[in-house]
Amino acid sequence: MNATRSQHARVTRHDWLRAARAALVAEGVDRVRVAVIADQLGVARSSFYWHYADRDELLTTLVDEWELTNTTSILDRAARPADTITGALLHVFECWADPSLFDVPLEFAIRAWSRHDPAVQRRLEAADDRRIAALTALHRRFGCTPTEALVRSRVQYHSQIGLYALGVEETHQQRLRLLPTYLRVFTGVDASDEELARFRGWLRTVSRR
Amino acid sequence: MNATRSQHARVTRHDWLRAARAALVAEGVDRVRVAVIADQLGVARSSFYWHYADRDELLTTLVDEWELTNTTSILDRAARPADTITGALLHVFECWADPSLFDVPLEFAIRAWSRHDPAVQRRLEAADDRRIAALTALHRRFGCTPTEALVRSRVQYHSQIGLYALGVEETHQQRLRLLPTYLRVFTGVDASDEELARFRGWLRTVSRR
DNA sequence: CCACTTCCGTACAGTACTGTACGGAAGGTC
DNA sequence: GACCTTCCGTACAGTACTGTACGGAAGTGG
Repeated sequence: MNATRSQHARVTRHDWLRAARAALVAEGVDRVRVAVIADQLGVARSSFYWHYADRDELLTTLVDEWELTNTTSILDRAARPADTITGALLHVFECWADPSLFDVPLEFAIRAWSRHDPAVQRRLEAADDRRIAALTALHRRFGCTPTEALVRSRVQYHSQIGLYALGVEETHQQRLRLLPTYLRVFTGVDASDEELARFRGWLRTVSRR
Repeated sequence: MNATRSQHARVTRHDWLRAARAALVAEGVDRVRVAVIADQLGVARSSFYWHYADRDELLTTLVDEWELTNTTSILDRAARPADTITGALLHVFECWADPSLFDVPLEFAIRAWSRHDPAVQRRLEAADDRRIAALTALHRRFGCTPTEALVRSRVQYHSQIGLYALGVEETHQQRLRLLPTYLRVFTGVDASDEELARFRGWLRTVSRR
């Protein structure tokens, strides 16, 4: 009857959340509507109000989910030990290359939402601050001055967010070609061939998944 | 009676557009509603349909307006002659410092909208391409290789868009402090004191407006 | 001052939602 | 197999819009 759930299973709280998340990503908060999702799930609207108090609780849960996933992987990768600044940055680059580490569509759905919702905005700002702080600490470990560490981590993070904001679509191939140049612009020094080779190797394991 | 128009003047097509623009920036496309704007303007909804065929025509006009303004100033500044790469970049920086050259809130309202509207998305992509191309040409004039020119102009443009996307709020004072570092990261070379002094002077004329 | 265009108000018809009340089915438990 | 919890359907009441029909007011030119 319906592709989004098995024939006889009833709809769970998580089913509603998943569908809401898809709607958020595809069409924005304003079009996350319980009436619409109910149709998609093939049940009556009223069933929703058994799982959630109201539409607001559903939306809050969506932000909770995002907060728990996207920021963690960046903080984790930024803290990993490395021999060189370029090697350290390549660890962080894993987030931008692996969708399972950083969910770009969700990130931007939340970001768009935050522009018109003060509560979401506060939570997003907190996440941005933590991410930038982690990157600044990374640069500091390799001897940058405080100012230079701040500017470099900002340029790196902002240009990544900007790249996504523009919705630039690139293959792994294209990215790899520009990677050494990006690293030089971001850090001021060249990455070693060995580091680049290691990253290319890791990237192949991602593509295969 | 109402703050948005004088006592006895009737509402013009442009009044509707201005109010719609304000709503777009403040709350997103989905909340640009003719019923709401009619209330704000203090007239009945039906008056709207004399000026515009329907809500869609209003929205299209909004994009037309944006397209005409924001991109032009970047192309103009990027094409200006300069003695050094840093000087050339400082010309472009005028756009980011002067709200009358580049309307950030409108830019991001359109950008958020484009995520769920293919027609808007196409027009936005075209604008991004023209802007990046102008910056790449700028770098090429100062002897960058094609790849390096592309990466540098991307990093610059994306990090600027990302900065706005994050909604970072800074005073001119703070920006000026970080400016030399930003220029070095973006170009790889240091700006001269004379160039920086000239930019600071220009910035003062903006603040005074 | 009268006709003519321009704009607005009232009223109607329709769509797309939210949240609540309540009865009842489906599935597990003893 | 009676019972109890969990989930769903139908029905109702209300809100917030869109677009249309049509009469009429308010400015405009002769």
